[in-house]
Amino acid sequence: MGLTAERVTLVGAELADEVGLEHVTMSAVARRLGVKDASLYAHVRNLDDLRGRIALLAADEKTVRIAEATAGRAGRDALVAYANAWRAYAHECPGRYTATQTPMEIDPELVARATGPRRAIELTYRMLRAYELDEPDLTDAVRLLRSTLHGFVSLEAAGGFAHARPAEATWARSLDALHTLLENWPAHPTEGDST
Amino acid sequence: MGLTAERVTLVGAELADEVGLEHVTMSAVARRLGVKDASLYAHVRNLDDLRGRIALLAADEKTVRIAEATAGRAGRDALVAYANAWRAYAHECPGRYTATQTPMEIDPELVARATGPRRAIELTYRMLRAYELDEPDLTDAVRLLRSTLHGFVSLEAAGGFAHARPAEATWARSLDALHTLLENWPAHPTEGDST
DNA sequence: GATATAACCTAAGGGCTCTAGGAAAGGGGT
DNA sequence: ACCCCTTTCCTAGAGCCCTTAGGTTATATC
Repeated sequence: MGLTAERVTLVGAELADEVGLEHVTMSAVARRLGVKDASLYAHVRNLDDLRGRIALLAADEKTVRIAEATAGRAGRDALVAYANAWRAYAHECPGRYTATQTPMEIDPELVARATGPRRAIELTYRMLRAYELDEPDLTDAVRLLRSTLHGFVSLEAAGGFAHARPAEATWARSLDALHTLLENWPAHPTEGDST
Repeated sequence: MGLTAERVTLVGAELADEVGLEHVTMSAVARRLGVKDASLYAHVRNLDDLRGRIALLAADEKTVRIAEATAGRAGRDALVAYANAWRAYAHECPGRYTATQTPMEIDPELVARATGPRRAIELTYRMLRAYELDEPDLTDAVRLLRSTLHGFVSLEAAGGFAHARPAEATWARSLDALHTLLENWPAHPTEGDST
């Protein structure tokens, strides 16, 4: 009793973490809510809409986690806290996390109301301020950081790392590497062709 | 006429590039082959099996591309060629690429016959040999490299980079950064807590 | 020529998405 | 007290997809 878009989204998110985002289905969500499939369409436009809402919810949650983790920290400390919060979220909420990363068109009106993605970007730029990079280096650094973190957890989730060496160890080394890289950011792009 | 598992897989791969891996469906593949859905089951166990075969095909193709691109190169040249071949494959064959990255259980017998994944690893280790890293640093470097490349193209595909600065420029800088990072690989892991 | 095998078919069950239209319950105004 | 309206959920049903079972035809084998 008392369905709302939020409740539907939340159940969808839980389901995504349990069985994978691709198995989040209208029927399954309805089943879990003790309701018929058709009833969901009063609160959510369709399956894609639901997935978009899950993505936005996840983006918000992830941003909050990172914000809490980095609060009051700076420099290397902040970087490590940022990265660990990112990875922890991906581990705890795999379905939600992949939702944030799945390319899809989300209702622009919903996006406008969501604060997560915007805040995430500000947060990242602020966190990197300690490294004193100027544009466009700052943007490049933000992108490289996001690429590395996302790539790592994504490969990890896909089972891309053989068991030989614990992923944990590689993670620590990677953060080290990222930190020293940010501190010694190559001053000028070598004008070599990279095409 | 003359369906084979290979032909089904190939059509599936084409379809994946055109409409996205998640829209590769038995019906769609059958339609494109001018055949009834049920006929495919003589050559492919089921939809998951088909997707697994696409993934293996893609892994092979990507490995070949990278091998060709890096042949006869070393050091920075090899790194740039490797990375560009990786990214080019992801751009040209987005559906196949995401297949390589989708976590799924593939028929072990098929995996055993696929040379792509194995070769890819050898290739990467060989390519990084110029940087003269010892284990376990070498493994960490391989993982970091793969993380960064995959993360970048993945974010790029998901529309994660706003249009402000061309992704191309960030890519070039990132390769620079990766190169200098590999040349000055931090000697010893700082024993800081990263948990 | 008889038989086995491979390649493809029709038929059918069951799950999922989504639309259309209906019943029941609560609130507001008169 | 009554009416109406809105909300919330329902049933019914069309359409697509996955998958199995069992039949048909053509080709290869003996």
